[in-house]
Amino acid sequence: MLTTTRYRISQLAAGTILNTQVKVQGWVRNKRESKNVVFISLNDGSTFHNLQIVGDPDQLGESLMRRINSGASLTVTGLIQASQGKGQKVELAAATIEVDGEANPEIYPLQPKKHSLEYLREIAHLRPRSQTFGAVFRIRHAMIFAVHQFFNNRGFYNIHTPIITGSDAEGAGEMFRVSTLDPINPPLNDEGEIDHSKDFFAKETNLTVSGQLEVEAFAQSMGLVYTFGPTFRAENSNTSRHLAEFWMIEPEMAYYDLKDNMDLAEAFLKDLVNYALLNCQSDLEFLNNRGEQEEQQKPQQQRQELNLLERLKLVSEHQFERIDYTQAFDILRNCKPNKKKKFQFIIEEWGCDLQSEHERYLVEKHFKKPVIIYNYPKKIKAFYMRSNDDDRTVAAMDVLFPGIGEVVGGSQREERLDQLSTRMQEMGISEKDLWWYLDLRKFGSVPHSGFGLGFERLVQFVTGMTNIRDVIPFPRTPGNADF
RNA sequence: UCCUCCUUAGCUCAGUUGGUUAGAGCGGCUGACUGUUAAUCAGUAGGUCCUUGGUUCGAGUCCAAGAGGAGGAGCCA
Repeated sequence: MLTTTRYRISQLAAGTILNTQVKVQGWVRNKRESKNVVFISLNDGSTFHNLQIVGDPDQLGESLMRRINSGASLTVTGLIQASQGKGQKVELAAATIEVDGEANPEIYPLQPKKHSLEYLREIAHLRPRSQTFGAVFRIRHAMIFAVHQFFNNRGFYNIHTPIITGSDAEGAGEMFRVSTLDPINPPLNDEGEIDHSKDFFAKETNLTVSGQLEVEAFAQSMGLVYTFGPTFRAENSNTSRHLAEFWMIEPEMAYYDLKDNMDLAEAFLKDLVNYALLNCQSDLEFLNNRGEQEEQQKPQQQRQELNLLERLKLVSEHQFERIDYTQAFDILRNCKPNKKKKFQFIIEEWGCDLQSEHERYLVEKHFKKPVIIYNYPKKIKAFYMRSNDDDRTVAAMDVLFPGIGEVVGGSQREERLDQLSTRMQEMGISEKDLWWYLDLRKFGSVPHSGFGLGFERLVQFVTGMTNIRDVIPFPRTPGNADF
């Protein structure tokens, strides 16, 4: 039996395949019908572009026509040919149409019109069928692929660090408990506390907040490594850039100092943005136009100076500004908004933490491009960061992007056993629990560095989506774990 | 967790000082139409005004509590 070759719409949209019998399968975006001709916009997710199906209503029959509605799934065969109309290169002259799954137009939640992102969030199982989310998730995939390609090309190994862990990487941050104990009648110890020795792992365990400590063991053996996995934070954060479950990329490099670390972070971010510019053109153009329309709804003051494509090119074509904390502090202390007390937090004393408003000022107003701040005061940073010779700063660095703030946070790690041990005591971190981490400093310790990149924040930047909940398939936030 | 704002038709919203029968656009449905592009034109259906309680002769409108959402802050990635 002769079967027609099945194509994905991405293969046909280019217009190089013509006058060929093809089969396509996908979901109806829209149907436009008149007496003698019907047009169906079909999308199969392979590309932003829809394929225009052209049919003769009489030949297809009234009962079939009734079943073809927005959201229905179709298998269509026919001749692919140059389009008679404008707006698309090719169209498919339908010989046969089969309705695989109907979608009752009276109750199908996605209408052929613009929907708000808030509404689409409520129908997260259907939103990937919309133009915006199709574009976002194709780009998300491209970024995942580009991450692995970048590291593979540079000789890095991908390490899967554990998701269930017994250690708290930074001594801070609320964690999700993992337990199989009876929640109503848990076994108790002599002090009346929950007896975790009876639990599944015979100790208290949580979902990971970072794979860094574990991946350091692999950096100290395989040299160049990275993790790319899910991360969980039980913080009660309700913002457009926090999730309770998100994906993080954490490279860790033996024999890298802080400068090597910054060089890698900058090259990495540029590579990812370039990959998107080269490989996601039609999706980016759509999101760019979408973003510009959104901007026009806003009052002049709140509008962004650059559109999405300009912001991406800004990152890919310009060197990131690099300043140390002390320089950043001086700029901020002497800047107009600080002197006129426009900041909510006035910059006065060296050593204070930089707030969002300060970071935004440096990135968006002062330098107008990505900024890396390094050598932060010791007392505002984590225990594992390497002490500098001045004894008041550590070799930490943050990469700040316009619009989303901190996209990368990293440091050179403290490789000297004595210094690390002292820091842990000062900060009340248990040396007993992290015996193995200290072991890495006892046996063949080497200088090493690494950083963490919040993957969703990167996707936010590349797609221009302003809410992080719109760049992950099914967002988990406080009070929300639907789907 | 804190501050501000919002919740009215399937969706996006309007609704005057508290006053009779709560509106529009889009979407749906019906019909018309010479190839359309979120087609166009005509007609039509569609409401627990977020919930509970209160004030009042009378509440979509005022008050209180709660729920849900958005923006900002903190925590961070």
